[in-house]
Amino acid sequence: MFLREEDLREGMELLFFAYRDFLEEADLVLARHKLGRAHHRALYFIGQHPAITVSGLLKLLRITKQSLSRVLADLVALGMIEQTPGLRDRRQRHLALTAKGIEVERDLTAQQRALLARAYRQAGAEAVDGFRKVLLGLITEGDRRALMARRDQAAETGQPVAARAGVGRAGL
Amino acid sequence: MFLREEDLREGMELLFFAYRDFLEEADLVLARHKLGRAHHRALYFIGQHPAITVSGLLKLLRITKQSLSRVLADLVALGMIEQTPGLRDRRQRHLALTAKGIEVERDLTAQQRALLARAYRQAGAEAVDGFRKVLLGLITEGDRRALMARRDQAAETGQPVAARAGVGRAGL
DNA sequence: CATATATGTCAACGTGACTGACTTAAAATC
DNA sequence: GATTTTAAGTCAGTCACGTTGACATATATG
Repeated sequence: MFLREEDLREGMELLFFAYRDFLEEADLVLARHKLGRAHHRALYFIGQHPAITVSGLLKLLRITKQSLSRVLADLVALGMIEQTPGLRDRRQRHLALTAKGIEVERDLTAQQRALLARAYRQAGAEAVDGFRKVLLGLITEGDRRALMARRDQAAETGQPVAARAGVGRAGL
Repeated sequence: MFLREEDLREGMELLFFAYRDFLEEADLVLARHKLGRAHHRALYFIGQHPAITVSGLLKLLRITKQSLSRVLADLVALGMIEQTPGLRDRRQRHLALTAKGIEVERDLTAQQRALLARAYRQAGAEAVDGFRKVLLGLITEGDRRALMARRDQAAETGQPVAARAGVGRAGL
């Protein structure tokens, strides 16, 4: 396989611009809700991993607990997430979206999902497969497990994770 | 084409994790050089667009001139970039990497290029094509032109842009 | 000559990350 | 049962990097 530096730099720029334009979709909605990107990330992952613990979320986001605690405090104050003590281990706080949290989360990703769906359709199923393969190759071992958790969870019940989480239902 | 919400969310997470892990490669080097991500971006794009003007760079980066000016001041002070007044329009400042700038830029992207090259090889040529197609579909009109400029420039001379810019030469 | 443009600068501010130190409650281990 | 580890939270200070707004200067353009 022929890999000129030029080709690699093109790939880097594709990632840069695509990621930026992808985030921009959500930024507009975030501004409406007076939330920041950090809130979006927290809402998203709590939605995808209902009953996740604080430390679990910390591992996904790879930020410090001091950073996360401010975000969670905001979201609790806004009535978007709920914390329930663990039954087995009462030190843990299990996080979940409230009805309002689910609504805001869907609102935040709606445009992003539409954009990605359009890109997927334009590119075709084979291209999507390549897209996934390359990105997966960029992801480090630790994060790859986070993604696999999604898939395993979906496999367990035969249901999409999102649907089980109460964030999905609509099916695009 | 079958697009479940679950599939779209997987794509979003792939982007999130891949982009984060990809940046992490450069962050380690940035820390060694005591530079931030903003410096990296400036060095990169100046390297790819030699003699770019300040306003040209502003359009690529989509930040304010106040933000950029601090970064450029740092890079000038560190001897990594040079500013030369425009000949045709003497208000303009054309930016270019110095020898030191080229060296640092190569150092910053070396690991990233290696990682992307590995991902490309593992995934195969067809997958790379799909990767490019999907990302291009995520990119907005304005940014798409920035990317096309790369390609057109390369086509003009039959040489990779990077090589003409003095940043490329090595070929992967 | 008047106006628009390219660049730079001063000041203030916001977000979201960081380190470091310390607390509390509960679980786990010796 | 006492000790240690773990999960979570808090207080305080800092930093990188983006923002808005106001203004200054040189040069180009009508």
